[in-house]
Amino acid sequence: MNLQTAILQSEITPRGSDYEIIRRVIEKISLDYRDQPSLEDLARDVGEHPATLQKLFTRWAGLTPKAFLQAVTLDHARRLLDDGMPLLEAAMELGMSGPGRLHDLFVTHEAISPGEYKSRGAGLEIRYGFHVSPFGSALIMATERGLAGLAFADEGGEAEAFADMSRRWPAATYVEDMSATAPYTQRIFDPSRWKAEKPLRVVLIGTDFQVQVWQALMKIPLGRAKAYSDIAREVGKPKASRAVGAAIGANPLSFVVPCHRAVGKSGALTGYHWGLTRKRAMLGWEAAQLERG
DNA sequence: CGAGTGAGCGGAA
DNA sequence: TTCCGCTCACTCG
Repeated sequence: MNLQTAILQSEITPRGSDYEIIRRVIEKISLDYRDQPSLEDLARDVGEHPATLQKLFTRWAGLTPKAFLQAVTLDHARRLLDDGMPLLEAAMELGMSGPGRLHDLFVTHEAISPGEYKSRGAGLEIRYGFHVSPFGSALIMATERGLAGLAFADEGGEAEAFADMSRRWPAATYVEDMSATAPYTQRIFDPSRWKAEKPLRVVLIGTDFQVQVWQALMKIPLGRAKAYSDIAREVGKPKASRAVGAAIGANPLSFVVPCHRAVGKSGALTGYHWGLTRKRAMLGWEAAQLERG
């Protein structure tokens, strides 16, 4: 393949394949982030040309690989936590949430009624579809009242992701309907479409405690993080940090309810239902959204 | 630092 | 009731 073909090919590569390489880069970085690998090192390790990698990062997140490297280290996660700036101020500074808003995706939500919850989704019709996203294949689930589920799958993991999600509401009816779910994808993964005037409608299906925890997550601004123990304190159960972790793990709306912004007290990324690598990718991607303003 | 441990709490079976 | 978890603080080496 000559140079021109190579360039052409990288330009027409759909965004969906970007994440596969990003994933490999992040995995590599997680292994030896201590010695700050150069772009050249990383490119060699994942079998790509440095220029290709450079281009890919720009397209994926709008930032340089160097900035991205910094964004996925432990050090950075720690900084998200403890620069002491009150969250509300931080949010204002980003030109985002005032007190009346839930979070930067401009979500309005309603919790589902106890009856509906206990019936495990009986009578609920859920439309679903898989779509390309910056974090791999995204499974979107929606009821007529709004977005109800968002999950991720690595290549070939679609069936597993669907099983995982449909287990949560076993009695619901599932209808594959990509035309119904596609608009959600566009909206969710494009920050320029996060507009207060047209809030994303979301249904939160969970227990009181879980919904409280998820609401606390939605108050964390883009590009920042909170410790599980801080969230525990915030919902009035200061000793329940582990229960908070469990509730966060049960969040059916990955990314929209930003469970990736919860980290351990030390700044370490302790866990993520859809894979730690994906959590790192999300934090790195968010850091990039901030940097390009 | 790194590994091990027990308290602590909510949810599901 | 029993068991499990996206925790934490504390203990040793």
